Amino acid sequence: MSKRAHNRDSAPGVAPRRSKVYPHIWSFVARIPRGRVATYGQIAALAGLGRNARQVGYALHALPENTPVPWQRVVNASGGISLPQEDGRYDLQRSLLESEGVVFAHARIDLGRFGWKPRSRP
DNA sequence: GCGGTGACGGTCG
DNA sequence: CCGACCGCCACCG
Repeated sequence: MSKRAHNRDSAPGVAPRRSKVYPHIWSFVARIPRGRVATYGQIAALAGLGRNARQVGYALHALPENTPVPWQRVVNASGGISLPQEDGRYDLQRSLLESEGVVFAHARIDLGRFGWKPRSRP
């Protein structure tokens, strides 16, 4: 096989919408376990984007409605949902998280309890 | 090629 | 505690 198919997307079953870095970001979002949440900045750091957490927000906004990517598990550094409440996805995100066992207190999630701690080495 | 924009984050008052 | 501001940088017109 001279040419091995370069894997274009790391995210399974997801077609790229615009950028090629989006699937890369999505692949990290897909690693967040059920019942846990990660912050935009956390995903940005894991994806090698440095502190450009905004790009993570961009990538999630570009997701199609019926995506396998668990976008609901990404919240802001305050443990809150970054979407405006007028956006229907606000309630959707909250409902999805609560159905996973994530508890909201005053519109916020306790990141100490539900925050995802990826591969922290001892 | 340039300028405005944004599902953010950290700092300041 | 909370709102306002600035910094960051890829994407879009």
